[in-house]
Amino acid sequence: MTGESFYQKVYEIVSRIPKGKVLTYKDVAFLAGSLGASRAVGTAMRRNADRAVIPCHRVVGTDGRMHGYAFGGEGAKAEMLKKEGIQFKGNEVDLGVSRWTIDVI
DNA sequence: TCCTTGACTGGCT
DNA sequence: GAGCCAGCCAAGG
Repeated sequence: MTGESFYQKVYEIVSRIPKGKVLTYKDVAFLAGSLGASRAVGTAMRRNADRAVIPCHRVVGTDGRMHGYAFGGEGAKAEMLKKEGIQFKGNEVDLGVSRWTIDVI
């Protein structure tokens, strides 16, 4: 796509995350072309108007924490991840098992 | 055009 | 080991 914004790149990347896998805000920022823009990724997720297409709940912090979720809170986010088969370590996502390894982006 | 906001991260105490 | 502070990036008003 030409002239796509940072947000558009973020949405495209997040929409490719397979069920049962997660990415970190840092990873998404890097893949979107701006390592360090993790906060901007969070902003993009919060402003995401179509969570049916953009699985924003599959994006977590580097330590596996939720940090937030605009559609029901962190608890709802965790529940959705658990239903998808994401492995948890206490209240945090076990990135060692459920972190998505990008093959083709 | 500038300032503020935000679902972050890394380092320090 | 946990909590606090400062820095970085992009978008909106």
